[in-house]
Amino acid sequence: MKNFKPHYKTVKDARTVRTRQALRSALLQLLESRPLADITILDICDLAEVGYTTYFRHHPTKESLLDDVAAEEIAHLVGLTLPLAEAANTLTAGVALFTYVDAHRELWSTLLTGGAEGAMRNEFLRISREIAATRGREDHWPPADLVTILVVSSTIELLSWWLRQKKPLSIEQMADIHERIIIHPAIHMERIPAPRTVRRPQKKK
Amino acid sequence: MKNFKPHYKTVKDARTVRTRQALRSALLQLLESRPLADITILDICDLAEVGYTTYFRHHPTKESLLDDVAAEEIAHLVGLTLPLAEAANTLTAGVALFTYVDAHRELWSTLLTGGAEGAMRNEFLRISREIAATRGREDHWPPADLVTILVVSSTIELLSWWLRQKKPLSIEQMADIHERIIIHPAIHMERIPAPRTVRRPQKKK
Amino acid sequence: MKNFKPHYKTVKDARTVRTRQALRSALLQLLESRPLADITILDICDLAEVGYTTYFRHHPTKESLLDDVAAEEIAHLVGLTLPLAEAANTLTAGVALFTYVDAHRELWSTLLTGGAEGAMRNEFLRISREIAATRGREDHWPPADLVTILVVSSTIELLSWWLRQKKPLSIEQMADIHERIIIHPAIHMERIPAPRTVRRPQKKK
Amino acid sequence: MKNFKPHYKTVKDARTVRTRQALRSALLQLLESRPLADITILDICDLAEVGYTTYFRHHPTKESLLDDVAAEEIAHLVGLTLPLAEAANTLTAGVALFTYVDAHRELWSTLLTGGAEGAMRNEFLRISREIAATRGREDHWPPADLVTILVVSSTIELLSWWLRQKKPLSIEQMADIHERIIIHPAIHMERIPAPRTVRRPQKKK
DNA sequence: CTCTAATCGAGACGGTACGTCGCGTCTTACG
DNA sequence: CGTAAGACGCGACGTACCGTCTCGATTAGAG
Repeated sequence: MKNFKPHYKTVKDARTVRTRQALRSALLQLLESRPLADITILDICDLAEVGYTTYFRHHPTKESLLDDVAAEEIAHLVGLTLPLAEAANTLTAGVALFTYVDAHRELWSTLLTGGAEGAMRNEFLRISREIAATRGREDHWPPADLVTILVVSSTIELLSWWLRQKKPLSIEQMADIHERIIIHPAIHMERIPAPRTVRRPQKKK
Repeated sequence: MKNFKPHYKTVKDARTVRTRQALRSALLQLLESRPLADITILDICDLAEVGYTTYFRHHPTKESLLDDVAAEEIAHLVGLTLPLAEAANTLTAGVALFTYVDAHRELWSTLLTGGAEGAMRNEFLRISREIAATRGREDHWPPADLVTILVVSSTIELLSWWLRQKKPLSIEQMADIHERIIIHPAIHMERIPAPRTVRRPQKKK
Repeated sequence: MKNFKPHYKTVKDARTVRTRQALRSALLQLLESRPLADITILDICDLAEVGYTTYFRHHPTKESLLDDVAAEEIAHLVGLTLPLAEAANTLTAGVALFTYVDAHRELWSTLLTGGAEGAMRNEFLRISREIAATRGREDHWPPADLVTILVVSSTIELLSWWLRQKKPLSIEQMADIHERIIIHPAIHMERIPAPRTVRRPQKKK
Repeated sequence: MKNFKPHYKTVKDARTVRTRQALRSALLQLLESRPLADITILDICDLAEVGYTTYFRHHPTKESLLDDVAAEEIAHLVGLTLPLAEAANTLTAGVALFTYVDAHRELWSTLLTGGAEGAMRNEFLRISREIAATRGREDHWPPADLVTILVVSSTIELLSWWLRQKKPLSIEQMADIHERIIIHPAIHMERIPAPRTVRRPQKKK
């Protein structure tokens, strides 16, 4: 697509709102049946009862719509779990996370195992970095952005695995694993002094 | 593609070998400039100086060739690092891993940050599971396959991050991080008793 | 377009008149730069500073506006030249015709060489037939409608050719050619008896 | 269409020949039922049993195919009538012309009244000019190219009219009209000295 | 060393999906 | 409370790439 214009001066036009919502719903519904790559823009339009041309008036690509969906769903999730994480107890936040995902198991199965993982991860990372950026900015070891990436990626993998299970573990079990294998090591690494050999710059290149 | 015949009676025919190698090299070279999605089968053929038709005599899809490449490179890597991991000292194995990747920084940058990560991760997981399956198969906590997934995914993310850095950390630093934040928690989780509330089956569904 | 309402109760509303005139002018101006097929209704509206929706309140299609323009211009031309033709001297009428077109060379170049020839010819023929229908209606040989078509078409071709020339002939030369090669043969044919073999009906079909 | 390549090194490939012929036939057949503007490239492909994409491997536009058809049919016609016109007797050539058209009445009705007149006229003019260019090149009066245009246009109009009639005149009648009203005046004009006022260059512009 | 079978190159083709353009309708925000 | 901006549906267009297919030309490797 060339010169895509974000479109629509007024995002308040009822028709615009309706169309965008219809597209999001349609994509989500289709993702339940097959991966993104096997979904046609036309499929989405047909299901959403939106004209094919109109699709492009809102999104330049298929991925763009997926990002839209991802952003919306992640915003919901973050809105619920972040306050708890801020509060104090990471374990409580973990429980909240798994509880929320469990309550929308269908949706998140779709999002994390339906070929949309990439978009979800990127959106998660984007938001996580935004949040992390507001925190204290001292020198971390290991580097803060690395820790963010590892925590987020691992958490997504963990969720993904959970949702794939036929007989999934309980929320408490998951929160426990999450805490022990992901959160705890990450947090404590930050307090452990770097090995003696560190900060020596990379030799080659 | 229907009825794809993997390829050729004799895999030893000199022409066959030459063609396959040319395709692999061409793909790798192209991956240095742009992601897989932006590479055409025709691009590969042109660069490899292989007929378009011939491509399909070797690979049913673009992904198939990528898997081929991935498998080959991963086999190299595993061949080098696995023996060490078997031996005893995980830290030594880690150093070997990062040393190897560092020695082929170009190649692995391409493979892990050039839009081919998905294929690489899948191939890594496939091989890891094969290896894990040969080990003792008692009841692990957390589940062994989950641990495998988390370790492999995190390691790939870690490598990925390392390769993206303009001023990368030293091999020792990376091996240290890898050991502390990925390997150690995973191994020790296996020895920590599950929380008291566990094994209560998931309520819904 | 369904149920197109020609336009507006009052054709006298000042706004209506202004809009229609603006559209005509805009189309004429655009025709100077490119053929009709390459002109968009939106182009016309933008130039005329008329709302896109409004266009359709006046004209159902692009051609409709062109017909409007054509009819208006042809009416001017016919109003000037017809009286002379009625009078007696066809040569005088011819001079009048070429004089008029020469005086509006820009306009008629646009109309006859700008991809609008079809519409112009049709409108010309329509009017010519109306006029011819008021004349005596004896049996002509060759058939009167055929003569009308040939005279009108040839005249338009002649004008078209004239307007395309970089160094056009003089008005008198054109009138002379017109008279000799188009008007005179047509008129005199009407008085020449049909060949002996005529009126034998067509064999096949 | 951008950078359209005339395609196909070898115009001898059996498939190429078959496809091109199928397209021509399909267009002709469709033109019998509706004007060119109402025919879709897809319509043509469906009827010709040719892939939509393949169409564009042969023709950049719908008009291109029409030109192809026109050129072929006109070549047939010219091949038959030209020798006679060369010989001597223009009337004989006229009879040949009308005889040929009458023998392929369906086809020529389609070509001349099916919205394809423009293309036919252009192709006719192109060929006529080529032929005229081989003739003696003295100064004609009126200009030779003008005479060519008028003769060709009028002839096409005459044919067009003939083909539209429910009870068409006989071939001899048509040849007679053609001779008297088109050919004879054109030929004799060429021998008549220009009016005294001529050759005075156009005043304005 | 030859002959025979397999591989290769060229490229026409059908097909699916993509984006784009322009038309004509219809809703709705805004004055 | 009407009207003009503009969102929309639609049909067609032209493109890109895929995967299939035929047809020769070439080349390897087995006898």
